[in-house]
Amino acid sequence: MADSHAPASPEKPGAASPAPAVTRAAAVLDALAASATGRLTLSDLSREVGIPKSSTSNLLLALEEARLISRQGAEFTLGRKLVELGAAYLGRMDEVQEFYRYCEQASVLSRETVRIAMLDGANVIYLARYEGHPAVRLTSNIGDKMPVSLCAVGKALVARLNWHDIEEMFPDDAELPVLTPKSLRTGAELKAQLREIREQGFAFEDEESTTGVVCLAVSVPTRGAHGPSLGLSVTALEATYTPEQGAQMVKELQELAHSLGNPMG
Amino acid sequence: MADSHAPASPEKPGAASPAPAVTRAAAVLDALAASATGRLTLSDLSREVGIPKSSTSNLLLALEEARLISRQGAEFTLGRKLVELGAAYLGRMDEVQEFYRYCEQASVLSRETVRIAMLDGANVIYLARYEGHPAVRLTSNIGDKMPVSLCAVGKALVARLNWHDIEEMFPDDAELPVLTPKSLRTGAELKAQLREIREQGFAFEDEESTTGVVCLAVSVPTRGAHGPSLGLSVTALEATYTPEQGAQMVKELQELAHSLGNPMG
DNA sequence: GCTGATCGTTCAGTCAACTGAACGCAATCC
DNA sequence: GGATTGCGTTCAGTTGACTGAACGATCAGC
Repeated sequence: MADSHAPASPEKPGAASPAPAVTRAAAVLDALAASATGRLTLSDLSREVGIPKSSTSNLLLALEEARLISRQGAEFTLGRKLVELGAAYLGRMDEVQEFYRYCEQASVLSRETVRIAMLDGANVIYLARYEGHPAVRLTSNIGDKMPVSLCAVGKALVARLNWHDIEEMFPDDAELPVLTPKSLRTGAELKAQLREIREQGFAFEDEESTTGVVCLAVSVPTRGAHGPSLGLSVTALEATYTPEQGAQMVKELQELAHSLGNPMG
Repeated sequence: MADSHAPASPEKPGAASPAPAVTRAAAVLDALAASATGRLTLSDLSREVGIPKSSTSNLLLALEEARLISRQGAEFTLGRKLVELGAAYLGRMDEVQEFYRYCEQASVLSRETVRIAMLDGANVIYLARYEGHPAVRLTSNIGDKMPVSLCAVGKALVARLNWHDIEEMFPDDAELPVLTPKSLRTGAELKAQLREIREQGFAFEDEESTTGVVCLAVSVPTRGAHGPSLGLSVTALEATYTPEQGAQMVKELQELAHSLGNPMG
């Protein structure tokens, strides 16, 4: 390491990729997605990803031809093709379609803000959102990620994992990300809640990500052997939330979850 | 599908890509997105994209490591990373955020189904959708594509192009895709409408994509020199549509378009 | 207007990725 | 049951992609 300031660990040291150009191209896309403005120059990307400029230039040319990125003057941004591909992914998930259909005709959920999310490591990714409650407008969009410890649906999904994996992901003294005064702070706190969630069959969030907002969530039994873990959540305003309401919402969430887990209903 | 899968010429004959592995990887993603079920085996992909199996195998390994695809047994599907990247693209578009904000507080549009779309060759891609009208549920989702001749927003966007380019894209005898009895059939028909749209400043669709549904649309003046062409549309049921309603909707659409085209309003 | 730095592109040499045939394996057909 | 078809993987040879330094272009500073 002659270079003192290694910007990150962009290269894979041990494992050689079977198609390095593809791995590098993916790193370029990640760098663009992670950057603050979403606009980077060739030199920026070359530095960020840690590959020579000339190689980066070739990658960018190929990515641009594939519409995966777009060049505007000297700056590169993510390309619109990514929207199409992401949409193709979501469109293929029957669960998302079924989710919309169910929410529309449910008695309570049809008037609430409901979301379906997927577990991705220590985060959840929101896949779709049904907005039946005009007063509850979420700041998070489809595709956004959220640490599992900060949302009901994250806790519901993690509670389904093997306890051994949970212990590994969240040691007792693990420091968790904090968004509000009520956010959980340590792995021990989280695991105490996970035990509760396992017993009662649903998860809750009491202003842990946003003050004034509460959530309820359940996990969907995995359809088939493969496939990602899905979860469902309802968001409500703390000011108007009542336990009776909550009980009914959980009931409908569980019904939807069961229907999603056992297709061809 | 604009391109019926031609098994013969999947390769770029004349132009050699500066990073063929990336171009090929993109072709693999396209093939997965275009396939009926979204699930293809290595051999399927090898045949579809027209590259040797061993090479395809390496590509798939790299793509899987990057989470751009996912393997389930012997079948490959698009990966969840694509949802993140697509979301990152949309999240960077200030126009989408502003679109939501405006729709929520508009007097008429807040109770309608509104969409924002972008021109992509001879198609439009839907970027976001605001659902203020419970009775109007669209079958098309975010990221879906639609031929420009079949929707109001497509016609609004094409009407903005140079007439020379329009003539090239749509010769008089060009055959247009047809979805309903009212769909436009020829380039001549389309261009007649485009002239009308240029004069009145907004576009319309009279059951050309879906029977019983009408649309109004305007284009957004391009922000800055670069950047994609954006368009806005409102969808209404033909049965309840009135011209007075339409006039008000067009007014608000144009207001939003103006605001999107001139930021920091 | 000149200097300096930074940016993106070009080019030839070298190394590594791609090819294609052969392999093991599983499911299918007769 | 045996044969056959199709799948995905392996491996060595060869072609083609990647590197890195030098080039011209652009912009900021004095």
